[in-house]
Amino acid sequence: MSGADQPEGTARRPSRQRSAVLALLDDLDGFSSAQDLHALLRERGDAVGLATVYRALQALVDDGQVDVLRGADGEAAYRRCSPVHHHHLVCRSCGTTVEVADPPVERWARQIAAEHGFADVQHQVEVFGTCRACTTAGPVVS
Amino acid sequence: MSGADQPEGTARRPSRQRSAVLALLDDLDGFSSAQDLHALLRERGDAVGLATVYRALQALVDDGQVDVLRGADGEAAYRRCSPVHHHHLVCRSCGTTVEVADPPVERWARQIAAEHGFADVQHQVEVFGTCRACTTAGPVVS
DNA sequence: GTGTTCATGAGAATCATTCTCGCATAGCCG
DNA sequence: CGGCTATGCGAGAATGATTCTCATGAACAC
Ligand SMILES: [Mn+2]
Ligand SMILES: [Mn+2]
Ligand SMILES: [Zn+2]
Ligand SMILES: [Zn+2]
Repeated sequence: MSGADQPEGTARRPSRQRSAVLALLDDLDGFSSAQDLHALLRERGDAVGLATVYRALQALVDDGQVDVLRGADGEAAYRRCSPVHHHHLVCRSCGTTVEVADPPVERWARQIAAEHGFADVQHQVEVFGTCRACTTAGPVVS
Repeated sequence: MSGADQPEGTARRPSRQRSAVLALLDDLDGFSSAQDLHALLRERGDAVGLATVYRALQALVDDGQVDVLRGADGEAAYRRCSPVHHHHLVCRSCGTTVEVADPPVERWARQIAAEHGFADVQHQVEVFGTCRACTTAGPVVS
């Protein structure tokens, strides 16, 4: 219901590159930009072309194995995530992310849409804050 | 709590350009990109430089008179909106927007954040769907 | 094996947004 | 009313993430 998935009857051909991107995301905790992932892969040794990193990420997002978030600066950030619908609680300071289930919001979104006659509903919910660790460590000096 | 506001003791000098941008947004219904707004102003006769459109929009967002949304393509979309906290119900097909109040989500976000020890919470909620008019008119042919 | 199809990668192209910098203008003071 | 200065403006250049192009290589079907 989100991505364009893969056209019926076609298979996605496996590749070292796509596996490498997914494996890297498995080792990472927070969200990372495509550019960062590309740089990390290069450091790691198994290099992947930048264009391919983008293609792999798009494929993974379409397959629901990775989800994407748009930062305030418009740069896309990717993160490996569980395939069931959920939302994120993100630390504004260190990027730590918690996946949260959301029955109430789910219900609320459906209801508000129905009240206004909207069909085929999707919603996008992200909660930002400062995690306990960062709060303790003290605010960033500017 | 969102924008960087205006540094204490400084005043924002009024200008024809900023007024024009705001006035245009008043006449529009859905969300519009900076580029679109720039083109519309040009057609309208009272032209404004593109860079200035961006500056004006930033200022208006900081002042809370306009809010901004990032589309899936990363392009920022702006819309005049009421100054009280609210969320949007957006038609995926025609762009029509409804502002919705959200006591339940508000509570839910605060609670979920508290449960995980997050402080200084913000949230970002958008609901997308197909409005009644567009559902009736039939889906877009692709 | 052999021909077909899909994936890759280097670099060019796109394109929204931001920056630069010379100029216009508003607000201020005497 | 003239100067003085901080601020806004605009045209074009610069930036930078993402996408496109196209030639090459790997996977698949038979
Ligand atoms: Mn997730
Ligand atoms: Mn609004
Ligand atoms: Zn943190
Ligand atoms: Zn509609």
